[in-house]
Amino acid sequence: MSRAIHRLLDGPVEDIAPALLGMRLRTELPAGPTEVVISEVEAYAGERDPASHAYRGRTPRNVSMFGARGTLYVYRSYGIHWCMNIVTGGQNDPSAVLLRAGRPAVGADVMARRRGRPDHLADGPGKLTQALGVTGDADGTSVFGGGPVELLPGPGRRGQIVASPRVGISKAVAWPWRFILVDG
DNA sequence: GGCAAGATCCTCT
DNA sequence: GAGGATCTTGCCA
Repeated sequence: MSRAIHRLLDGPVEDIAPALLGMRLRTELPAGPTEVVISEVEAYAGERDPASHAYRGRTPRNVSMFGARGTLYVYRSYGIHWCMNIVTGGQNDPSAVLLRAGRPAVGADVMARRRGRPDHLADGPGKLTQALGVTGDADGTSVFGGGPVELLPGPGRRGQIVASPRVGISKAVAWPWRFILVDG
Protein backbone atom coordinates (compact mmCIF):
# COMPACT_ATOMS: atom_id res chain seq x y z
CA MET A 1 0.00 0.00 0.00
CA SER A 2 2.55 2.54 1.08
CA ARG A 3 4.77 1.07 -1.61
CA ALA A 4 2.28 2.21 -4.22
CA ILE A 5 2.29 5.68 -2.72
CA HIS A 6 6.06 5.70 -2.72
CA ARG A 7 6.03 4.89 -6.43
CA LEU A 8 3.43 7.59 -7.01
CA LEU A 9 5.91 10.21 -5.84
CA ASP A 10 8.36 9.17 -8.55
CA GLY A 11 8.53 11.37 -11.64
CA PRO A 12 8.28 15.02 -12.69
CA VAL A 13 6.77 17.11 -9.92
CA GLU A 14 4.22 18.64 -12.29
CA ASP A 15 2.88 15.10 -12.87
CA ILE A 16 2.98 14.10 -9.22
CA ALA A 17 1.12 17.15 -7.93
CA PRO A 18 -2.23 16.38 -9.59
CA ALA A 19 -1.87 12.72 -8.60
CA LEU A 20 -1.92 13.75 -4.94
CA LEU A 21 -5.40 15.20 -5.32
CA GLY A 22 -7.99 12.97 -3.68
CA MET A 23 -5.46 11.33 -1.37
CA ARG A 24 -5.80 11.59 2.41
CA LEU A 25 -3.55 13.34 4.86
CA ARG A 26 -3.75 12.16 8.45
CA THR A 27 -2.36 13.33 11.78
CA GLU A 28 -2.79 11.67 15.15
CA LEU A 29 -2.08 14.05 17.99
CA PRO A 30 -3.26 14.11 21.62
CA ALA A 31 -6.21 16.30 20.62
CA GLY A 32 -7.45 13.42 18.43
CA PRO A 33 -7.02 12.10 14.89
CA THR A 34 -7.67 14.45 12.01
CA GLU A 35 -7.82 13.68 8.33
CA VAL A 36 -8.42 15.65 5.14
CA VAL A 37 -8.79 14.78 1.48
CA ILE A 38 -6.32 16.84 -0.52
CA SER A 39 -8.16 19.19 -2.86
CA GLU A 40 -5.62 21.77 -3.95
CA VAL A 41 -1.86 21.61 -4.57
CA GLU A 42 0.90 23.47 -6.33
CA ALA A 43 4.07 22.08 -7.91
CA TYR A 44 7.46 23.65 -7.29
CA ALA A 45 10.30 22.35 -9.43
CA GLY A 46 13.28 23.00 -7.19
CA GLU A 47 16.32 24.61 -8.72
CA ARG A 48 14.76 25.02 -12.17
CA ASP A 49 11.78 26.97 -10.77
CA PRO A 50 12.37 30.68 -9.98
CA ALA A 51 9.39 30.66 -7.61
CA SER A 52 10.72 27.76 -5.54
CA HIS A 53 12.41 28.28 -2.20
CA ALA A 54 15.14 25.94 -3.44
CA TYR A 55 15.85 27.99 -6.57
CA ARG A 56 18.98 29.49 -5.03
CA GLY A 57 20.22 26.23 -3.63
CA ARG A 58 20.34 24.74 -0.16
CA THR A 59 19.89 27.03 2.85
CA PRO A 60 19.23 26.30 6.54
CA ARG A 61 15.52 26.84 6.00
CA ASN A 62 14.94 24.68 2.95
CA VAL A 63 17.29 21.82 3.82
CA SER A 64 14.27 19.50 4.10
CA MET A 65 13.56 19.99 0.40
CA PHE A 66 16.82 18.26 -0.34
CA GLY A 67 15.83 15.26 1.76
CA ALA A 68 14.44 11.93 0.67
CA ARG A 69 11.24 11.56 -1.32
CA GLY A 70 8.24 11.87 0.96
CA THR A 71 9.92 14.25 3.39
CA LEU A 72 7.82 17.10 4.75
CA TYR A 73 9.06 20.63 4.23
CA VAL A 74 7.27 22.96 6.63
CA TYR A 75 8.10 26.64 6.68
CA ARG A 76 6.71 29.78 8.27
CA SER A 77 4.87 32.11 5.96
CA TYR A 78 4.54 35.83 6.61
CA GLY A 79 5.78 35.21 10.12
CA ILE A 80 2.42 33.82 11.17
CA HIS A 81 1.34 30.74 9.29
CA TRP A 82 2.83 27.36 8.56
CA CYS A 83 2.85 25.94 5.03
CA MET A 84 3.42 22.30 4.20
CA ASN A 85 5.13 20.65 1.23
CA ILE A 86 5.81 17.03 0.31
CA VAL A 87 9.25 16.48 -1.26
CA THR A 88 9.05 14.51 -4.49
CA GLY A 89 12.49 14.80 -6.03
CA GLY A 90 14.78 12.97 -3.67
CA GLN A 91 18.51 13.49 -3.44
CA ASN A 92 19.82 16.48 -5.43
CA ASP A 93 16.36 17.38 -6.68
CA PRO A 94 14.51 19.67 -4.26
CA SER A 95 11.19 19.49 -6.09
CA ALA A 96 8.15 19.59 -3.83
CA VAL A 97 4.38 19.85 -3.86
CA LEU A 98 2.77 22.59 -1.77
CA LEU A 99 -0.42 21.39 -0.10
CA ARG A 100 -2.81 24.32 -0.36
CA ALA A 101 -6.16 22.97 0.77
CA GLY A 102 -8.15 19.92 1.81
CA ARG A 103 -11.66 18.79 2.66
CA PRO A 104 -12.13 17.72 6.29
CA ALA A 105 -12.83 13.97 6.51
CA VAL A 106 -12.11 12.96 10.10
CA GLY A 107 -12.00 15.04 13.28
CA ALA A 108 -13.73 18.15 12.00
CA ASP A 109 -14.53 19.08 15.60
CA VAL A 110 -10.85 18.95 16.51
CA MET A 111 -10.00 21.09 13.51
CA ALA A 112 -12.67 23.61 14.42
CA ARG A 113 -11.20 23.87 17.92
CA ARG A 114 -7.72 24.41 16.55
CA ARG A 115 -8.97 27.00 14.07
CA GLY A 116 -11.21 28.75 16.54
CA ARG A 117 -14.11 28.71 14.08
CA PRO A 118 -16.49 26.13 12.62
CA ASP A 119 -16.02 26.92 8.94
CA HIS A 120 -13.18 27.44 6.48
CA LEU A 121 -11.27 24.69 8.29
CA ALA A 122 -8.67 23.82 5.65
CA ASP A 123 -9.34 25.87 2.53
CA GLY A 124 -5.93 27.54 2.45
CA PRO A 125 -2.27 26.61 3.02
CA GLY A 126 -2.04 28.16 6.48
CA LYS A 127 -5.47 26.90 7.48
CA LEU A 128 -4.67 23.35 6.36
CA THR A 129 -1.61 23.11 8.60
CA GLN A 130 -3.44 24.69 11.52
CA ALA A 131 -6.42 22.36 11.16
CA LEU A 132 -4.15 19.30 11.12
CA GLY A 133 -2.00 20.63 13.96
CA VAL A 134 1.12 20.68 11.77
CA THR A 135 3.92 23.03 12.81
CA GLY A 136 7.65 23.38 12.22
CA ASP A 137 8.11 20.34 14.45
CA ALA A 138 6.97 18.20 11.52
CA ASP A 139 9.60 19.67 9.21
CA GLY A 140 11.94 16.96 7.94
CA THR A 141 9.75 14.01 8.92
CA SER A 142 8.43 11.44 6.45
CA VAL A 143 4.82 11.07 5.32
CA PHE A 144 5.31 7.32 4.83
CA GLY A 145 4.70 6.58 8.50
CA GLY A 146 6.63 7.11 11.69
CA GLY A 147 6.11 10.85 11.56
CA PRO A 148 3.30 13.09 12.76
CA VAL A 149 1.79 13.35 9.28
CA GLU A 150 0.85 10.39 7.13
CA LEU A 151 -0.10 10.24 3.45
CA LEU A 152 -2.77 7.63 2.71
CA PRO A 153 -4.67 6.43 -0.37
CA GLY A 154 -7.83 8.37 -1.01
CA PRO A 155 -11.41 7.16 -1.18
CA GLY A 156 -11.10 7.15 -4.95
CA ARG A 157 -10.83 10.28 -6.96
CA ARG A 158 -14.12 11.79 -7.91
CA GLY A 159 -14.49 14.98 -9.86
CA GLN A 160 -12.26 16.80 -12.25
CA ILE A 161 -8.78 18.23 -12.01
CA VAL A 162 -8.36 21.82 -13.08
CA ALA A 163 -4.93 23.42 -13.68
CA SER A 164 -4.36 27.13 -13.26
CA PRO A 165 -1.52 29.56 -12.51
CA ARG A 166 0.02 29.47 -9.06
CA VAL A 167 -0.97 31.91 -6.35
CA GLY A 168 0.90 34.39 -4.21
CA ILE A 169 4.20 34.33 -6.07
CA SER A 170 5.94 36.96 -8.17
CA LYS A 171 8.12 34.81 -10.43
CA ALA A 172 7.16 32.30 -13.12
CA VAL A 173 3.57 33.22 -12.37
CA ALA A 174 2.36 31.94 -15.73
CA TRP A 175 3.22 28.28 -15.15
CA PRO A 176 -0.13 26.46 -14.72
CA TRP A 177 1.10 24.33 -11.84
CA ARG A 178 -1.75 24.84 -9.43
CA PHE A 179 -4.10 21.86 -9.43
CA ILE A 180 -7.58 21.91 -7.97
CA LEU A 181 -9.98 19.02 -7.44
CA VAL A 182 -13.43 20.08 -8.52
CA ASP A 183 -16.24 17.94 -7.19
CA GLY A 184 -18.29 16.06 -9.70
C1' DG B 1 24.12 44.61 11.41
C1' DG B 2 20.18 46.45 8.89
C1' DC B 3 16.48 46.12 5.69
C1' DA B 4 13.03 44.57 2.39
C1' DA B 5 10.06 40.99 0.85
C1' DG B 6 7.39 36.98 1.44
C1' DA B 7 4.03 30.04 -1.54
C1' DT B 8 -1.28 34.03 4.14
C1' DC B 9 -5.32 34.95 6.91
C1' DC B 10 -8.54 37.80 9.34
C1' DT B 11 -11.04 42.01 10.38
C1' DC B 12 -12.91 46.16 9.33
C1' DT B 13 -14.98 49.61 6.11
C1' DG C 1 -12.01 45.52 -1.21
C1' DA C 2 -8.16 47.03 1.44
C1' DG C 3 -4.87 46.83 5.09
C1' DG C 4 -2.66 45.05 9.34
C1' DA C 5 -0.49 41.28 11.98
C1' DT C 6 4.16 39.32 12.76
C1' DC C 7 8.85 37.09 11.99
C1' DT C 8 12.27 34.67 9.33
C1' DT C 9 15.26 34.50 5.46
C1' DG C 10 18.44 36.32 2.41
C1' DC C 11 20.82 40.07 0.39
C1' DC C 12 23.74 44.04 0.78
C1' DA C 13 26.65 47.37 3.18
